[in-house]
Amino acid sequence: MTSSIVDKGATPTPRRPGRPRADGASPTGRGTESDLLSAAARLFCTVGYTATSTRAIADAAGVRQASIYHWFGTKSAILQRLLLDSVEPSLESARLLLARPEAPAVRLWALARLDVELLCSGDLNIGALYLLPEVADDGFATFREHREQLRAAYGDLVSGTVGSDVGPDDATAMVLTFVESVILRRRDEPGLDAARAGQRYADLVLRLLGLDDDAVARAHEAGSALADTVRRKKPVARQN
Amino acid sequence: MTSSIVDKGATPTPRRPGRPRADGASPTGRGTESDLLSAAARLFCTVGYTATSTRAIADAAGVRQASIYHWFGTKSAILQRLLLDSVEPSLESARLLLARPEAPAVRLWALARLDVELLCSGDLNIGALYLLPEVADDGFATFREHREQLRAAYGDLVSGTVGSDVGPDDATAMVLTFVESVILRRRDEPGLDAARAGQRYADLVLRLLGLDDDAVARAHEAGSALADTVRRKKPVARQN
DNA sequence: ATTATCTATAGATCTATAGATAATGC
DNA sequence: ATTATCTATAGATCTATAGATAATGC
Repeated sequence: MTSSIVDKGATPTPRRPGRPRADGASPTGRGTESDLLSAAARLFCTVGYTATSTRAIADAAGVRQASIYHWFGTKSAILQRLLLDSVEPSLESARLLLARPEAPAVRLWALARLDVELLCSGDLNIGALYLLPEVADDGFATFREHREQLRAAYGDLVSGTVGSDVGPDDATAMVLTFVESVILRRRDEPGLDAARAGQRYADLVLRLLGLDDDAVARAHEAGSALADTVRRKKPVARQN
Repeated sequence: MTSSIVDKGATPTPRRPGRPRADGASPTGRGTESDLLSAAARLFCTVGYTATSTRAIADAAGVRQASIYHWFGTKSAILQRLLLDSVEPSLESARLLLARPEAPAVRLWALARLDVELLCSGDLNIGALYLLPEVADDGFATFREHREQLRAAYGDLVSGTVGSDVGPDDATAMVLTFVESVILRRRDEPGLDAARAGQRYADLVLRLLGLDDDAVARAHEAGSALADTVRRKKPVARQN
């Protein structure tokens, strides 16, 4: 009874058997795996993948270097996990939106907004992971396939939005890279407001596609409501 | 007499004294420093800075690892040089354009076009260097200052282009990151045509700022001519 | 017994330096 | 003599593995 009330906040990690840490407790309070993912995400985003040693990750997570290998087979597996965890929510939004009855422009507005918000949320510029040159390696093919699925979803909505005068492939690539460019924006401007940026970028996506101010305003109106609906249908994202 | 005709092509590197290479000749035909810069540029752009060893650079350049240090004091000095060499042409375009009498929208169109063309030219996605996390290090402060000057130039032209209703800082950041997003675009689409992309992005920069189709078309017309003029005033860029 | 940690280390790098060597220039 | 290369290597990493140890669970 009491516990069901107390449990409301962050789930306190159930204490599992095992030798205690040499110094300190879990920085995240969510166990070693979370500690490692958090530490690695921060380091990979700021100093890069190859420049981040397993020792640096372990130090930031409060464990010894070798303890990493109890949770991950290789250093690369950590980045793989971070990449997949970070596209997943975008892909989930995209799937929900593709099944909706609203006009393509409205759904595209909502998708762009949700994506930009995701890229701007949290205290880390998590999208910076996509910019790492190491992500081109074979080991990250699964991540790249997921991003390709996201591109396809954008493609569907973009095709439904623009007239056939614009090449739809060019338009799709343009929209996708424009949305991703918020990663570059956030690097220069760490305080960027997620909600504001989401709305602004979503408007501009439609403007890039040639919609006039009136059409953009209408999609903005309907898209906002749609984005809220979709957000409510999604499980709460885990914080690394 | 004959030599003045023969000399027209790439300048044959004057042979300087020194022990000959163990194997092969200069891959670029422009001497060891060029060989090293070329090799490093390609490797840094594809596999990244930290992931590229000095040995890998030397191998690709056709010299022994230690020979690098005759030309560059440190590995980081190579990246510094590549970064400065690659912003320089953009900065030069910006300076020339700031001194011109044309309307800001026309000059902004021309600047965007020239920048995008630069980022799309050559067989390397040289802009990928800007995305490297290592570039945030102190050692590259000079490069970042140069980029800040470029940002300021965009800021001047953007302020002259948009009405005061849009925040000029936001608009400038938006335009600059949009132009840079062609780096992301080119990663997914290596065959991107430089001239086409330059015109397309320049048009879209103005559309992002809220100009209507007519205004964009006029700036495109005048901006094309201006870009050509500016290009003719610039020294031919060195190929790394 | 099981689990999660630890200590210790092998083996493979990697950057940069020291100093030898093979050319040309004077 | 000067220059540009070479060979050899010091010293500092870095990733991953082997195996010991300190908890809990049964």
